Amino acid sequence: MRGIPSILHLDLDAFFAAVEQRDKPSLRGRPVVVGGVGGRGVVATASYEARAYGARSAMSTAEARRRCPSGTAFLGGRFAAYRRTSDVVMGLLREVSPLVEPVSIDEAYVDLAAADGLDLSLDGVSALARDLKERIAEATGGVTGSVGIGSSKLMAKIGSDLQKPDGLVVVAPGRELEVLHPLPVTRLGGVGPATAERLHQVGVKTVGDLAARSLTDLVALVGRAHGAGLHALARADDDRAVVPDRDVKSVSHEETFERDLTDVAVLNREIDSMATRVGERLRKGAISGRTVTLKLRRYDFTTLTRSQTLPQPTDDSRLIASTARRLLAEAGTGGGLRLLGVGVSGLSVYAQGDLFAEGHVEVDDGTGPEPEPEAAVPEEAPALPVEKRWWPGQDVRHEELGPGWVWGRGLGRVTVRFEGPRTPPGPVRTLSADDPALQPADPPDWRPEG
DNA sequence: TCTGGGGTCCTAGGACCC
DNA sequence: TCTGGGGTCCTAGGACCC
Repeated sequence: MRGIPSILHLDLDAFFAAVEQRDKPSLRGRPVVVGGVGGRGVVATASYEARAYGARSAMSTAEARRRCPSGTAFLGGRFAAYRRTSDVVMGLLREVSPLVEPVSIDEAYVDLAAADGLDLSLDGVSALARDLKERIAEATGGVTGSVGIGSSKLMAKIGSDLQKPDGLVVVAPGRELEVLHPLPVTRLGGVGPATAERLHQVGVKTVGDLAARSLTDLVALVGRAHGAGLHALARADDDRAVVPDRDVKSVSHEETFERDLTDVAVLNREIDSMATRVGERLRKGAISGRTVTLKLRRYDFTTLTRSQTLPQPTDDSRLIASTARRLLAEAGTGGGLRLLGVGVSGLSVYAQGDLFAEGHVEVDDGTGPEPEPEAAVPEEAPALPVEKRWWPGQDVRHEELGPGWVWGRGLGRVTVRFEGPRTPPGPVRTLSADDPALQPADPPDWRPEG
């Protein structure tokens, strides 16, 4: 938690429906529901007009149809249009500060302290937010957003939620607990139905109730990490950084069928088409992964996953498909399947062939000159903790490593992102094993001694 | 014709290694 | 017939988020 209100959270209001209403004037002022329109579809976004009738995100579309009057528009969604509009908004946020973390297509955090020359007084950030909201509406043709500003991600997010839609709330530093404690615990990120039920059973209804519980109690109730997280959030103790460009951890595609499928030949064709899409996305992102996961949802909605880790990372659709087919054969299709999914995880930057790279590379914060390829290799690399060593296939950031020389070894190529904690994303350089910037080296064996 | 799709993080047990 | 203590990797499942 900072002493100044320097983190901003933006949440676009009923985003998909708002884009539809912008593009089709006949929909303005009318209930609009965007989501799956098939028999098994669910609502992604309901416009505020549709919410008045009880339509909600994640509700089955069939239920939303029951609740909403005739004249309600049920739309399948135009994701390219939403993406374009989102890009415009994210661009406006990056004009405010270089440090922007998109959370999803319609949500982002901005670290105002990373920008030069902003007035971070209460009045200053309020004016900044009003101006930002105006520019968003103007640039998007009328899409509105709710803004929260506070001393942490937690308070910014809470703030953006307080006055939806088209809201603006600045939580003054020092008044966090006044705002937080009366709220229901379910307003905290990480408190879903299961956690809420457990908390309610021990009499915890508000964030204030939560704050009265000991760390030991909470850990016993919901587990170590979750318990510690809730204990901190209830005290407005939140130091989470605004992180641009989070690395992708998995790529998957899944599909719910209009009718349950049992025919293995048909299911294998579905696997092939999903594996094709997953492979395409991996190759497009220049990444590959070692673990193939098949997800199945049976006729009775029981869901299970089966996975296999390959000896080498792959982005090959056929290998992904054949692995997933084998997992399906082992799991069986008894009773029929309503959903299949294919995913790849354990991702690394594109590993191609047997290229073997072992060496070290200089990492700087992107503010100085490009490193000299022929720069002399220091005799001794500074000792770094084991977990700070990188190897080809990892994304290396200055903020994770600190400046200086670091060791790496392994397969594939090395991506070095010249980026500092307080500097905008710098250029990304991908070094192959024979790049002069990557000198041969003899890293110490970091396997723990027995 | 209840219950999407794309993700993230955590937990827990067993295998395996030194 | 005593039998440790960490680590990491793999697999499976669950909770949660938008």
